[in-house]
Amino acid sequence: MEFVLGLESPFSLDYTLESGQVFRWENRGEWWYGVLPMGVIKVKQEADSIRCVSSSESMDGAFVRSYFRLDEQLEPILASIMKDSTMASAVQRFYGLRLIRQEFWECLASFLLATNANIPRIKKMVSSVCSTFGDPTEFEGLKYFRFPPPERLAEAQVAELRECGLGYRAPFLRRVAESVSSGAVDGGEIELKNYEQAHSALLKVFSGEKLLLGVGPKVADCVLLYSCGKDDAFPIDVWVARELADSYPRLVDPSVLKKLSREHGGKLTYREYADLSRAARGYFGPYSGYAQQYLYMYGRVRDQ
DNA sequence: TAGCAGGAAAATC
DNA sequence: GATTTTCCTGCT
Repeated sequence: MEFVLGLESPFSLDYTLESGQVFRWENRGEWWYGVLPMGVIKVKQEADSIRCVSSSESMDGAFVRSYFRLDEQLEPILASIMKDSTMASAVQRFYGLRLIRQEFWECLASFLLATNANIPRIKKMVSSVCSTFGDPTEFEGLKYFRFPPPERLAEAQVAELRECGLGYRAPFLRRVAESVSSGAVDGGEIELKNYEQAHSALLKVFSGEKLLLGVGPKVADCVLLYSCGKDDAFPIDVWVARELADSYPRLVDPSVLKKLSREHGGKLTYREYADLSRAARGYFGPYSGYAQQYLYMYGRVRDQ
């Protein structure tokens, strides 16, 4: 079905889809093509609206509005995070960038694969898992593969997953698929908790039991922010860590600051990550996740 | 708690 | 063409 959505609040389709939140969108000409759990959709930004063509009736205006969170007013959110000149520049540079509301399982699995990889590589791994295990679907005469359900990957051979180029991530993905498939990990339950509770629930670090192998604090924060509605989550990857060290040194512990300088390129320990995340969340407030997303994009263009 | 391996592709030199 | 980096986590 085809439809047009009017935009009442700032939105940049390009910045949003290029900001590393999602891995199943592809830019072809003036359209963005996305493979989502319900089917395939293409979207194009126009003057004061976005035009959409989707493969199923269930992907309608209400769905797209909810997916891109277009009912929420962006200005007050941005106003709340612009506490200094760095964030003001980042917001100005990527004005209209929004957080997307993703499906829990696909988000968790995708960011599990994201360790030690760059975005093109992550897209390749996800795409390979989909074409190997996902259900085919057709759109405009072309074949696409949906992201496989957790049950499907729970019964996959680790060797088959490895063939998708996942390397050491293969056994992790299978374990996580089992956990989600069995209901041991439930996105809906996590959504009801506050950030702190949700984060530790996802990590299952209590009693030293690691249910979700391959999911550390950073991946957990990505999942909470992108799929569980925790706008105050603040994932810290290498880019955000550098940007914090460069532009927000007072939020960073001196010893960690030294560690993060370009020469050392050190990695954060679990405790250092927790401390830095808490400091950033305290500073930026309830919409820290938006601050993180703008900072990520800003850090990447500044480095080039 | 610090150090290291893990795997492969992209970015950089 | 070789080296470094890449939206990190688990194990020792």
